[in-house]
Amino acid sequence: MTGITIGAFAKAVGVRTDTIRYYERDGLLPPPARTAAGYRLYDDSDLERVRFIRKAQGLGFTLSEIAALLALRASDTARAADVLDVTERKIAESIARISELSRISAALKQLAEQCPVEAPVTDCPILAHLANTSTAPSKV
Amino acid sequence: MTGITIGAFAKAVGVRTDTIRYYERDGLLPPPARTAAGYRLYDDSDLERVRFIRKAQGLGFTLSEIAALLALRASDTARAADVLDVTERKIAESIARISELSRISAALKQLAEQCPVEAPVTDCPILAHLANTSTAPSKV
DNA sequence: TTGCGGCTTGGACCATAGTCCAAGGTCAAC
DNA sequence: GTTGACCTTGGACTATGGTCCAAGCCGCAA
Repeated sequence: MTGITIGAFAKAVGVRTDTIRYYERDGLLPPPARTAAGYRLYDDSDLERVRFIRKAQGLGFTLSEIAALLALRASDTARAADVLDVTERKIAESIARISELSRISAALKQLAEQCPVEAPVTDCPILAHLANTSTAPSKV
Repeated sequence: MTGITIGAFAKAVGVRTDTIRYYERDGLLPPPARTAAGYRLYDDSDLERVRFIRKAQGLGFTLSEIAALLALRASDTARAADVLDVTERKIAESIARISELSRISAALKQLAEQCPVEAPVTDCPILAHLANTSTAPSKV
């Protein structure tokens, strides 16, 4: 019976034990081996798997996208193009979000510049802008 | 007893009736007048208020930030600088998020370019990168 | 053998911004 | 006088990624 229990494992990958159990519930980690007493036992492949997950999160993938990537990796019929699809969707998503945020920060900066700091709020161009009937709201 | 009931009101501002009730529960809208039968009645000031909310959402503010903005607007001691503070925090947040997303999309693009489309997944540089022990994960 | 830390489970809870539902009251039209 | 559209309430549910909790084992050391 080799492997380490959940506390040491979680520490090794830098997450909480709850997170490990959560990944298991969520299907991201396979049901681990158990000791006679029922303690979960993790090995190097689990270690690698959690590191994969954290790294993918760092690249903006959601857990369900990561599950898809892990499934592709495990498949013997999948092609690199399948992974590329997932990646390109994420790229497109990031770019769309960047342009949305650029629009927002540009608009806010413009309003912020006009703001007469010492004036009472009634003179605030930011509030005036928000109160203005023009300019469309957006589906956020 | 003037005013319109929730259905017409919601339609006028382009949201669902549930959303209007939700805003009320959340403190964004004041408890409205009621008909004898208990129906909510909305007037022009409510209309303006919901439009303010939707517009602020379009600028990336969360509902609790919007509640703060509305409180500032209603205050007779607040200064324009107070609104500016909220705005500048949002700008900083947007910029931080943009740079995070730029990092992500740049990394993904670089990986995507190296991807040999017809190869089996075992040759996929994207998966190889994620499986690689180097490169730090990030707290997302 | 007692104590302490670590492990087990199921389930509740966090924030965000709603959405949906059931059971029942209201109102205008036909 | 009944149909159908609208309104009321409280509460549950959605997705996301965990976090926390209670009650109860397990294992090792003093």
